[in-house]
Amino acid sequence: MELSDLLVFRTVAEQGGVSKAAHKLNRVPSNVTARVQKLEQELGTQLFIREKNRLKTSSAGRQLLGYADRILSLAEEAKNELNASEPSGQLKVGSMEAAATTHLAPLLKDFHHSYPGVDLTLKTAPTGDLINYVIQGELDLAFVADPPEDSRLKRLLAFKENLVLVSSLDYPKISSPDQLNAKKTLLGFNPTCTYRRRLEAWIQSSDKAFNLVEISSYATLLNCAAAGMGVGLVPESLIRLYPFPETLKVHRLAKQWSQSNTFLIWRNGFETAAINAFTQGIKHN
Amino acid sequence: MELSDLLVFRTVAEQGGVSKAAHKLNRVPSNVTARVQKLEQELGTQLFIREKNRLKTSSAGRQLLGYADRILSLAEEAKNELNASEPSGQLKVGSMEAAATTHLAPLLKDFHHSYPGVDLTLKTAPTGDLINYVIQGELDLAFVADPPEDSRLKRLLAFKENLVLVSSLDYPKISSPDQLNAKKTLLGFNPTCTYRRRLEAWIQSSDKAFNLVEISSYATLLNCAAAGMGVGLVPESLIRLYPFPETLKVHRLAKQWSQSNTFLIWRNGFETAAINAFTQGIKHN
DNA sequence: TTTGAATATTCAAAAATAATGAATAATAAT
DNA sequence: ATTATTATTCATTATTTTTGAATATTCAAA
Repeated sequence: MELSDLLVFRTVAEQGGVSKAAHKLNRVPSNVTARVQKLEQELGTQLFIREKNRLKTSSAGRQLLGYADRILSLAEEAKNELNASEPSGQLKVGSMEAAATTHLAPLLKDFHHSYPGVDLTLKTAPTGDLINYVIQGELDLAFVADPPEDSRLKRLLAFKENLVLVSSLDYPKISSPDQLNAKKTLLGFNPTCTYRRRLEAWIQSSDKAFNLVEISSYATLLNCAAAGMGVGLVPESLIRLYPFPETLKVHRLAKQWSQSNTFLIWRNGFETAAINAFTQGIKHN
Repeated sequence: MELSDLLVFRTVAEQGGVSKAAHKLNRVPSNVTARVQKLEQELGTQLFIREKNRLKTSSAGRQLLGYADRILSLAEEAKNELNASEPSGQLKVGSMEAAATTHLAPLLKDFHHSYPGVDLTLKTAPTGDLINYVIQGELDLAFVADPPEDSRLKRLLAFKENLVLVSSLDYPKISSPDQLNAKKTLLGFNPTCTYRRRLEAWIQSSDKAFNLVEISSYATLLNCAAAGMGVGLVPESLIRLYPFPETLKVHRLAKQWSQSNTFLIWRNGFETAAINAFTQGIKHN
């Protein structure tokens, strides 16, 4: 089994036929047939179902196809990386909603300016999901809040956040959970959002009963807080970007609850030039 | 760049020399040299630092080494997985609607429990379509009713069904087609559904004229039968799962019409570990 | 210092492998 | 019915890989 065998196999599977594949590869069809047969013999499996003079990739073929894709793209990556260690290709960045709105724009702008050849994409999701995406390789990098240690990941402190409670102006001063009003309504994000969990942990430190209204964007969350619907926990930096900060009352908490670190994480051992360039950019910030 | 090139390269890097690598690979040293040089030329980099007639892997060499490891182990994994005894990868199962609702849930549950590494998918379709899907390799396995013999397929008896006529409670007793009421309305599934064909064959055994209302789900079909819209032919096992069996009148037919066998079919000669595991599971049921 | 073993490399020849093109048979499209 | 397209087989040619002998350098031991 050689890389060229896999390439021929994949082309046949993708193009759906020997002649189309041969044309694409600038080979003669009989050659393609021979390569596929050699592979099938070597692996001891039928990679294609031959019916009515046509080929359809079999179940085993589909299985191999996944590997062929991965192997060939790794080989391609190796070549690129060796020739020029210039960042190139795709770079998939993930971020929590809050970090994306407050800190990301200038970072992404600078990176794009330095490496216009890199195709940047940004996906926002709650911290828990982001960690999984990075581990599974769906994202190259992610900005997440207070991630647990994980040997599969590398990390770099990106920014420190100060979390504060927000409420409507007429809400009494809050410094501990039992100063919440009778309804005890909390405004929170996704269940796997670190800030929401922090908020829940805070209230549970003295009292177990509360209502939580789940809200899907920070803009809405702040609007709801200002309207007196309840109390939310957000990074202070976010409030500075809110169009109507004068409608919000801000309550500070003890360090234990307010301090949060946003880390940049990536998969250990899978660094590409683009990933390295990006992490370097954060480091010198 | 081929897999064998990477293997030679990696062996040299690991063993720390051409002759040791050659010995390990059962090749002659000049061959190893040639392969490494070919790789270096192709990549345009020095993979080794040559000093005092010795080789030391260079920085670029170390970089490639990481890729070589990953690529080669992926290739190894692919080979193992393809003729592995352990089920893995995707398993696409097809089933008639009726069998899916009545019998499939526990089978799929057990299989997933035994082989959580297999990515199971289920597609429901009428028997005729399922057979084509299996032949063309779009499905690995399918549960179909009374399939015709086909040398391209293997089969295993999965379960025996007793087909019964269903009607509303006020319908007269039926034991032959001429006891149907004046409208002679039949309720049937898809045109390629075996049970519907059986129903059509039954009525045509004594009388050719009838109306057929085509219905797209068994739940609806039973509801329509209970509402007096017409007569349907369904597996008895299905009625047991119907929420309102007391609203239905059941009419038994002669064996010739009532007996139906559901087979598990798969493509002959294209068995994978996952397919074998699934068929074994059915056999011991 | 000399000798001998181990090292990597070069080169021409042999062996193995891959690619081609013509022929064939089956199927699909016109 | 005819034409085009498809996958395959097979003999031939082209290319690549492997070999083995020859060479040169280094290291260690005599």
